[in-house]
Amino acid sequence: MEIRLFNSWSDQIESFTPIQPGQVSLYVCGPTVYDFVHIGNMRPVVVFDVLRRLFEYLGYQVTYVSNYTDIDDKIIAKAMSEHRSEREVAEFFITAYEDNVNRINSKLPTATPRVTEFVSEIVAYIKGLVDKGAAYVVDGEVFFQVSSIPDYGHLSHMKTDDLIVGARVEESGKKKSPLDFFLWKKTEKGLSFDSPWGKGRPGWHTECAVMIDSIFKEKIIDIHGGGFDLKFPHHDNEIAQSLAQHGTRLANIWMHNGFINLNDDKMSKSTGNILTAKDALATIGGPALRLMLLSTHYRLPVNFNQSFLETARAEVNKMTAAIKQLAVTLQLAGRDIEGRYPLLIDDFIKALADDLNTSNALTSVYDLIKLAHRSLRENKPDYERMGSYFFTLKTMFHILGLDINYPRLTEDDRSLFERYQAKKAARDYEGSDPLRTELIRRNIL
RNA sequence: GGUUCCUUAGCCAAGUGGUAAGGCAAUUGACUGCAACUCAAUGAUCGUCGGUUCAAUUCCGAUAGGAACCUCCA
Repeated sequence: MEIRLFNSWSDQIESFTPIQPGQVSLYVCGPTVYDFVHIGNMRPVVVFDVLRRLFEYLGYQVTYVSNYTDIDDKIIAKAMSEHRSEREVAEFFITAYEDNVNRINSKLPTATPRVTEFVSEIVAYIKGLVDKGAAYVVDGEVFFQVSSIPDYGHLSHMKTDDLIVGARVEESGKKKSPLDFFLWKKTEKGLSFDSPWGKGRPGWHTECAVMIDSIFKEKIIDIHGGGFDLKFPHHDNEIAQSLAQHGTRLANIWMHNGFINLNDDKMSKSTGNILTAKDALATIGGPALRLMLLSTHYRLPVNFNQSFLETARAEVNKMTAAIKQLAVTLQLAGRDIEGRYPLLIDDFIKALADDLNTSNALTSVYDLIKLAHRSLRENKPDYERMGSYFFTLKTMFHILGLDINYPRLTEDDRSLFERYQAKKAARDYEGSDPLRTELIRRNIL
């Protein structure tokens, strides 16, 4: 199966070829853990999880790394204002974040390294950049010299001359150029680490480059992902460091997810137009929230509003009802629902393999649900076919990460259902209605 | 100023150089003891104006409106 992915590096859809056959190395920039994340942070969590599940379904072994930035100015500020250690602050918000990841039914990455665990590797990496003449030390701080990279800004189509003209950054007197960025920052308060340049902490742009360098064997990985906003400067800066260090662009494929807007506006803390992931999960629920994120192509912005939310809920109900009815019908007919049946999943996989076209993949889901309902209404049901619909649907939900369950009937459930049907057939509605209520309570009907 | 992106029925949304998938909502019908679920049917000259073409929603140009990045914001 050919997998095609849009590569921000080339601005084209490319056929994916792994560096190591049968394996995929994937890195996605993770959160800075100084506060509760908002729903926007859930988009990469869902998008790259689906990508990983697709690869795994197709038999690839996926190494998926996503970092936690557990030391930076905001964390230090938070720690000081709350009289806690930076470590406690980070720990608290990592736990909260992973709870969100679980509730939206994404798998945790195969590794979630923290910056504070990689300080010695970061120091060694920075030393290497200084030795190679790509970085310079000024007064206990180390800066990356952007001008040492001829093609700097390739990913974001930024030209250094334009950047300098439009730079809104106030020039730091220490930097040779306003575009140069911190690799090592001197800190006077809060948690700091020893280095050859004095006490300080790593710069944000350098941590991702170092983790990829340390964790993966190759000097270039298959896929690097993150939000659109990270393209510049963050990803271009990662690339610049890797070019200086190893002469590689860090990742073959660069993927960027679009943003989530709220009621047609960008989410922003200052205007209060914000929805935290934990609140969204509590009120909307994991499956509906995940479905909202999957109903639009990952590169386009998605706008959250009330009617969209209600649509997602209705669709989740529809999916739930379909798989439940299939499961119950099959079990009452004595079929094994945990077994394997033929899959009718080609169109679905093809859609996902086409740059993760989840909209079209969902269309395959709806098509199958329609077929399933038709088969449920037949007078002489073909249970083999029904089992195939069930198994396919279950597999699709698994790949999309939609946590939609179906009942496993106990003997008691079965007998209850049979009594209900018997009374109903005998038109004893007074007798059957309480049984129906109980079946509904048990989530069987 | 520089760089990207978006505009398809009330809402969400796919797609292609040859006259527009799917879902939600709505209306009608079917099924039904009632309800839920379900099934069937019904809706769009694809922002506007030009150009290329036998043919454009799809390519090119312009224009209107909207958005993002250039600020350690996914």
